[in-house]
Amino acid sequence: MPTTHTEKERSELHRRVDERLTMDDHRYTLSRQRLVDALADSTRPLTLPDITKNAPELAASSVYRNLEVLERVGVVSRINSGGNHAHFELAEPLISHHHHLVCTDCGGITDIHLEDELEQTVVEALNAIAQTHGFKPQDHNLDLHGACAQCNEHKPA
Amino acid sequence: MPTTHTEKERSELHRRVDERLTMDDHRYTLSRQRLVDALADSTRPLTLPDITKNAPELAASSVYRNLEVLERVGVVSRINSGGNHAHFELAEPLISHHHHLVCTDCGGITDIHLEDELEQTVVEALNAIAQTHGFKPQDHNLDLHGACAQCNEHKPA
DNA sequence: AGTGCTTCTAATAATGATTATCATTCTATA
DNA sequence: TATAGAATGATAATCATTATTAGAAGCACT
Repeated sequence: MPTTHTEKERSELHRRVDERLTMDDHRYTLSRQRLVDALADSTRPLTLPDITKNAPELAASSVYRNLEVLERVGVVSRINSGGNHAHFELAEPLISHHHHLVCTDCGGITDIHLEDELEQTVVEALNAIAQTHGFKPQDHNLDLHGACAQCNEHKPA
Repeated sequence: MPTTHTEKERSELHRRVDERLTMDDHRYTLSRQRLVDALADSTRPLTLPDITKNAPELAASSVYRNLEVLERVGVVSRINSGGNHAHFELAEPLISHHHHLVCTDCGGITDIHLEDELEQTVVEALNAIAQTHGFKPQDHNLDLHGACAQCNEHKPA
């Protein structure tokens, strides 16, 4: 269940990634394309083990380095949810703005979307608060922590 | 500028911490009280270096252990904001619900509060979404990422 | 106050995710 | 096709956090 479904969408994604990398004197190599594909093939943020499991031909050290490069050029964003491994997903200019359901038991993350109107209200409220602190807002994230359906089953209260 | 200002509030805090520790067969030792005081004396979440700087008599290994114990009994909560060090603050039953301004430059964190009405709306929306995923909600966090006033000054765009 | 039992402390070692290193390989372009 | 800059991937290094462990306190009971 890929985030970008059609071939056209996928090649458009690659075009945009290429653009951002090239703009910063980086190359969109095959292993970087594979990495982006791995992230795009998933509906949820992936850990490093997730990525190397899905694409075993990628060396862990290179994946880490490439995630860093891709993060710098705004293609990937990192989520620190508290588990052992950080999670990675495509950054928001490339996929739609969303939030997360974070399972405090298994560490899994699921993407969710807020209604546009509420989202807008929250953003405005945050910006207003930021202003009173001389804080220059860039981004926000809203996570709901709890127990996912799977972990609920395995752990009947 | 402590979170709990008066002596009465502070001793009430200690009483509540003691209660939670005792309930789980733990002792509220002097070093744990010092740790709680360090957290309560700050308006913002602290890293381990922050804590040991404010209370040099506390051994780092003990602070880590005690933070873990206090987290387990619901007195402390950990914030993974992506920097090198995790941040720690008193948990929400002990202080009022709030959110964070996270500086992506220096890693500093500032507490902020949303209007009750908006907060309520957000919580309801999140709970509704959680339900459609079979997700059992516990907590949420809403962070605004950006550049704090200090870092803005040092880095004129 | 003494005994036994459990928890706590804190120095030290171990863990493990992430980053850095570096020799080698690729790639674009002159 | 020569060359200069990037990328790769095996390996080593880093460093926050956790585990270990021997000794020190704390508590309940007599």
